[in-house]
Amino acid sequence: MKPQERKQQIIECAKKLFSKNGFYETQIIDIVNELRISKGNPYQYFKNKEDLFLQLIDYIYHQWIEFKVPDDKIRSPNTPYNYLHNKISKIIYFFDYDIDSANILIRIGPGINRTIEPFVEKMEHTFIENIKRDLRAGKRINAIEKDADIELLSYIILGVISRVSYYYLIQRRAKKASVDIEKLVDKIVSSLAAIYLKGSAPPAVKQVSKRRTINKK
Amino acid sequence: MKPQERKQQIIECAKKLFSKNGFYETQIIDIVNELRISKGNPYQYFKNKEDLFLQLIDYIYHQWIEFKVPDDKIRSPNTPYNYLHNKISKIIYFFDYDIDSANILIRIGPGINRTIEPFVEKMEHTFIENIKRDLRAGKRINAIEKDADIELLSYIILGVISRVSYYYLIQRRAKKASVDIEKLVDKIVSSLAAIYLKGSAPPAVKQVSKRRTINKK
Amino acid sequence: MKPQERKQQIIECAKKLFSKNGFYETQIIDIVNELRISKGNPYQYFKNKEDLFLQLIDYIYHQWIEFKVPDDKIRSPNTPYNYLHNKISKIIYFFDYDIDSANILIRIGPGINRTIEPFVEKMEHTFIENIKRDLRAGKRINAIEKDADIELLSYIILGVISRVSYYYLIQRRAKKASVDIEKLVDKIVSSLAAIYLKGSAPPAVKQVSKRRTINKK
Amino acid sequence: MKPQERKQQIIECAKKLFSKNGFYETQIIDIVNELRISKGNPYQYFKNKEDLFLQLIDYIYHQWIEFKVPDDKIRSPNTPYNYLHNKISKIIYFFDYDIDSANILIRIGPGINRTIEPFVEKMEHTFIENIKRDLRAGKRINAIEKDADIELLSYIILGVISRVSYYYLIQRRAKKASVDIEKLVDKIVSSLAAIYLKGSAPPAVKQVSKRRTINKK
DNA sequence: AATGAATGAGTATTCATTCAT
DNA sequence: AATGAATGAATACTCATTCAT
Repeated sequence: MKPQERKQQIIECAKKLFSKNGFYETQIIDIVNELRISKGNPYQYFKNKEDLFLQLIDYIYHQWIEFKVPDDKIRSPNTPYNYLHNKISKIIYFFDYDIDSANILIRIGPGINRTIEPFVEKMEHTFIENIKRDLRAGKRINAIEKDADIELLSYIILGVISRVSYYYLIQRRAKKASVDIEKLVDKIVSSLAAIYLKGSAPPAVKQVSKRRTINKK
Repeated sequence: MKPQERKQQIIECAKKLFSKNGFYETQIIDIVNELRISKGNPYQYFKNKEDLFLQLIDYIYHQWIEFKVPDDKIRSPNTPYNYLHNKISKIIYFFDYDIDSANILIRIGPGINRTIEPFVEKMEHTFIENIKRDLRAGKRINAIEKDADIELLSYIILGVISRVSYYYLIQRRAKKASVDIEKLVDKIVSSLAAIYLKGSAPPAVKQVSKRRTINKK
Repeated sequence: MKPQERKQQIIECAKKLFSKNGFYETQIIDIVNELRISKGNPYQYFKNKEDLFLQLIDYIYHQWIEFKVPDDKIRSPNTPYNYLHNKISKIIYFFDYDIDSANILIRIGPGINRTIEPFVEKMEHTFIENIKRDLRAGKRINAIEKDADIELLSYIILGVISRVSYYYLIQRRAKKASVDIEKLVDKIVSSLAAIYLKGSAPPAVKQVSKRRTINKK
Repeated sequence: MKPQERKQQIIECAKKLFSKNGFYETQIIDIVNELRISKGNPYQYFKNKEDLFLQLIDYIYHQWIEFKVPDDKIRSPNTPYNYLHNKISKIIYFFDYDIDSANILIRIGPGINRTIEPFVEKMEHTFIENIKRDLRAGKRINAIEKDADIELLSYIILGVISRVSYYYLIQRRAKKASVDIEKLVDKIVSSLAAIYLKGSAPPAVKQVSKRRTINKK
């Protein structure tokens, strides 16, 4: 087998097992047994177990970059709402398509240890930067309130996506419960739109003061 | 030292070290060294390392139950918005007050292993059930749209809270960046209110373009 | 067993096995099997195998310091020759008494690896410094030529002692050949005395030039 | 590259690396990396790593046989002293010229393991036999005392040469200290001459005090 | 002759846990 | 209750060696 193929084979197997059992509860021997290769083989391609995990993170990142949402799920991005819809779709459909990657990015990666975490954070950072860029663009075309807190918003978006994916795609799927992805995306999008897309979300702050005024009566 | 005190002392120390280094990277010997007790001592109180972690989760839960937000941060819960504000406040102020617990619940607990995860999930479940109960009550008093998806909403709320806490209280704090908690709570609350409190409810998909048209008038 | 006793027991066993089979061909498991202790036991007392070797070197050094030559072998140090005799006796009798230490200092230690060698060299250095001190004292009382090269002499002495000990005490003993230690010491001493003790060694340098003059004829 | 050249290239590289890092700390991969050849290549020429070392010893022996001291350092061997001088010169100049061989013969070879040691000892043995032959010849021409202990003398000579070479050529060179080889040879020769060349022969033990008394007259 | 992917026996080391004191 | 010496299962990792190409 060619080195690149073997390497990818090991990474794929590691993804599956890390996702299933976590980093510390997955032994190198589990991987080599599953692949029917020798104990020393992975060490031809990875310096150690941590390096394997880090290269796995990188692999997932590239899988994500190259991932294409099914054509019929893509909307023409002629409104900010549809643009948002496409973005959320890509994430949810990717996680749905590659549940192990979702598991690793959301559940396994954070909290492993101090050597690995920076690399997981770095990957999250690229997600966040992407979101922020979109939000800034949204401000420029006046789709988002001028005084919106871009940083906070980006973490809110990330939080919603990851937690909802975790529950619907990982936990419920594990219990064999079916999930209607299309509907799920719709609901997430409309919720997020309510927060920050102009016209879809009323100026929350002003309403607050109104109510408070009422209360004071 | 009385048994109960010693036990609590061990749990507190474990909380600190698990939070800092994770479950697998924290050794029993680290705990006993820090406390200047003997290697065998924790085994008087905990069956094993996992049991220590599980009792820690339980301990955190009770800490959380008993936690009181500073009086001046509490609003009179006479509106759904203020009710929500109080709920969010309790979580954010608790996490701010006990950053190690936040770390363990958000980052360390999920993804440890298959023995421990159910217990972490159980704790999350009580959070979720709490949120759902509130949301159902909100529906009854007509503060929330009748057709809102309670389950999804609860996970959205949990996702926003945990991810935002993680970033602002854990990651930014680790870099010594200061955080204005009061403002943070305000922004989270208004964002969440925008999603599901009536009057701030998001438009259905079709409505989007309509409203935008309207707005352009 | 008390920690100090156990530690010494392990060091003694390591001395025996390192001496017999060398550093790399001695496994920790050989040591624990011989002592009928658990595999992890030595790691209570030594950071790792190298640390065990280094502490062994230190142990040998202290054994050497405390070693006493049998009373009847000691001469009254009333002449430089007898002083030298006593010094050589101590080394040869120590090596004879503790053949494993001799083996480790002479054969095993040098050439192990770059981490360990400095420590072996450090020990040799203290030997050399001792010899040099004596040589300088010898110069002061005019027992040694004023222009003798102290440094070179000290290495000559060390070379003679270690190589002769190696052959007679280690190699010949291994072949069950008997060795008359007393005679051996006498011969070594008279050889060394010939080199540098005044009156016992003719001024070699002058003779050289004489001969060279002859050659030029 | 012709097989013989490749084989020699591997031996030369092995010499360099074994000398630098020792037998156990030198990996086959270090050698093949340095030579930019494949991992399996050395196994065309050597049965295994030990065989490579043994053939290296043999190689060094032949290098030594063929080694020629610079003409201007050679003396006409018309006196025992000069004969000795030439012998010592050859060794010291060889070690100076090929420091890695010196390192391997003196420091690395002894103490490696029980398979290799006999071969190193065999090489030493040929040195010793050479020395002994000379000493016996010296006795015949009456240049050496009839009752001199040839065996002991030969080990003394070997000890002096190897220890002094080790210090001056290996240790001091490693610290970039300069060494005057010519002077060094002179001093070694005159020291050894003092021990066993007639007229420089050491006194018997009893004679010491006598002579000293005489000297004091 | 040369390559380099693959092998797997071998080893040091870790660390939760036990238990006699 | 507390101690800490001892245990040994568990595991990552190494590296000489092989062999199909």
